[in-house]
Amino acid sequence: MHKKYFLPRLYGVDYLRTTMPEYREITIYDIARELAISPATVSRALNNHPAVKKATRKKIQDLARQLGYRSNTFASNLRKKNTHTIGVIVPRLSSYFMSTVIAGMEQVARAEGYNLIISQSSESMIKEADNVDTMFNSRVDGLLVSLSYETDTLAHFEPFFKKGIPLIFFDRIREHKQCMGIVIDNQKAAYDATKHLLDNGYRRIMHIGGNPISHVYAERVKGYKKALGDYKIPVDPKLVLTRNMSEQAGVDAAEHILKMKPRPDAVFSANDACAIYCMLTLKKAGLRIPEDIAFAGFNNDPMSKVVEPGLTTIDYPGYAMGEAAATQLINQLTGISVMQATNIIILRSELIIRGSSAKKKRKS
Amino acid sequence: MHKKYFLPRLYGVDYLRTTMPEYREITIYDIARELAISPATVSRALNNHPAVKKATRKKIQDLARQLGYRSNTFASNLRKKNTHTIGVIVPRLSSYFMSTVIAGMEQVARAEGYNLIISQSSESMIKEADNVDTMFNSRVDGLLVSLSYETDTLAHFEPFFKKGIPLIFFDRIREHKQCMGIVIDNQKAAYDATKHLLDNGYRRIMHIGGNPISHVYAERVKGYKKALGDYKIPVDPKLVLTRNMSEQAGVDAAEHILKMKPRPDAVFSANDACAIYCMLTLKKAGLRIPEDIAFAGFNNDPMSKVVEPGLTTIDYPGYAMGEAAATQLINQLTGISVMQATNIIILRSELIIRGSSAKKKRKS
DNA sequence: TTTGAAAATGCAACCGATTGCATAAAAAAT
DNA sequence: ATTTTTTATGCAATCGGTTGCATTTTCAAA
Repeated sequence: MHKKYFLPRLYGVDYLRTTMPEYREITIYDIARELAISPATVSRALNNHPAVKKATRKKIQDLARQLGYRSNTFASNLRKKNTHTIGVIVPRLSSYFMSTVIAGMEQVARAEGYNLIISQSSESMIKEADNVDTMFNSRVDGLLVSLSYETDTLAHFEPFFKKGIPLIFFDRIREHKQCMGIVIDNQKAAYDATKHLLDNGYRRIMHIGGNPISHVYAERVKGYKKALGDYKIPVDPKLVLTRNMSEQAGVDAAEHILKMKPRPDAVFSANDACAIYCMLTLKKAGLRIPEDIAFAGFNNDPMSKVVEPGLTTIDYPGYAMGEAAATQLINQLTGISVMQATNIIILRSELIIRGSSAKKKRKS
Repeated sequence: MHKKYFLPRLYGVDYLRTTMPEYREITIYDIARELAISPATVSRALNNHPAVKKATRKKIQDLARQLGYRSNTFASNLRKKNTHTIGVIVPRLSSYFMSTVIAGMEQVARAEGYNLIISQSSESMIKEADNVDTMFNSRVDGLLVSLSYETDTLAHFEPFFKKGIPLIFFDRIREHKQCMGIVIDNQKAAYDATKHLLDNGYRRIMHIGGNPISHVYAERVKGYKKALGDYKIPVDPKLVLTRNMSEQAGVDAAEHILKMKPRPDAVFSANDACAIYCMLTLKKAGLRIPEDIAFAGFNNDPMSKVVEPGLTTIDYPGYAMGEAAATQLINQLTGISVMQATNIIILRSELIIRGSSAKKKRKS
């Protein structure tokens, strides 16, 4: 649509392409000619079709190997109408968690002969919709999506639903009858983290969470509240902050905490970055961790292991999530598994206890 | 090559594909029929070919839009023999730096209408070769590569060189007459970091570096040595460690340091992870940073900002590197820039000074 | 040896866009 | 009004596999 033409007089001349010393690709026709058989048989042999005699098949495959034959994906896709390509849309590529997820997907996809096309929404719904569009146009066989922060509708995925192209959400999911979701049990994880703080003697626990239109954050608040409930502690709205979970948000939260009259004695943050920056800011202000205020985060980011004290957090199985998502999608594509009615896969997460939440000393 | 067949009696039945409520794609033929013109003209109009009358073109494009026409990439690629796809091979996706690089590439590629296919070599040359192969078979238009730790030959890239498919190395590069490399000036950056330590009064500076068959690490040692040279300090081989730069390597290095009789008074590590784990281990052993031993790292990993004290390091422009690599490649593909003889692009990096290298107090 | 079913192979029509060349239409020159 | 040039369009071949159906080959049963 937006090609440039600066052709002087002749049309068809391909000025833009560097001409190379003609390097003809081997096609099935070459093999067919060589063996004096039909291209159809060659095609079938190369695809291990059972209707080809073993001997013929071997002869063909051997020659193919010898000649360095490479199947032309385009011809094949054109005819078969599938691409062996999986689209991945994530809010942001440059995070430890996300890159781990993608590493897992890549692993599985490659092993199964699929390619990954990756794009990022930069947490913008507009961009997300744009990416979805591109993926649709690229005719991906399936889509793996972690929703942007802003996304509050799935309308832009309609083309996929309509066409029945498999779509799987992971991590930042939204429920939809036509697609599977892969998550950890955020509620339980948050519950565990909160309960751990409670068990260790903390009572005024603040929660810093993200926008609850996101499933992930909504569940985490729930878990937090549930744990408090189990301890018969009423939820104090002043102790529940909703922020964008950035580093800056952590700093801001710290400043907010410093101004509170009865300060919380612990903070459970819905991610590590926010927890860490909050913690460090408070530390700088003279508070001791965990004596004055304990901390728990979420994600097990590499950072959480190197701050002092180490941050208690939830280990979030990124690699496994990527593997699971890709595996499920490929199973759907190959018909091994068909979509069930409600289909959410929950991965095991784990509470990692570090110094930031050590048992509270007496008092309280 | 490895498809499964469990067909009972009939061959051609497509058991594997979920049948959907027939959703015919619009093709140029549909448009042509509708407007009673030839498909050739439609094709040209959609590509903004100048030989189509403005009015006709508009009519065609409008109808295309209205019908929701989507160009079939496979047909197009099959005919045109190019894919608008860029292959990316990296040692490891799950690092902050690498994901940042890829974010940069993705940005540029998408804007220019290219797709990215990404794969990881897991630092293994075998896997790298395997990935190169897959990329070749996928007929990527070009390749962006950061070499694995093990890679000591470029033989597996031969098919690309032979066929004249543009190949650009970034970060972990090796020189080759046929391809461009994009790096930071590792030597200068290392020089700057070392000089900074020297300027601040440190004299027995240890260097922890990676395998010097890698350009990156070789340059960093050079910079380190050069800075010492400028200060007329002889290089003490006992102070130059070669490790695999993992977290564990940092811990090991720390244990090594603790056993040394005249201990170094500063460490310049070729990456942050190693520096940080070394630093923390020493800290645990009772050494004070930077009073007893100062530190400088390399990469400006998010971790370096949250350890205490903050780690002095080199800011490594991942995003910019990704953008640059993708831009260069696309320019080569579109013929805007042709490969020069020797072509290395050097990106600006920056020394970030934090607490781990504060000026040495008197003495020495 | 004949016959019939099963197993292999071939034929030819796709898939949808691109493009060299020929031709038709429009504009300019004579 | 006629010829020449320029500009638009169409024709038809091509890209390389895939696959329904027809045809041939093989091989065991009669």
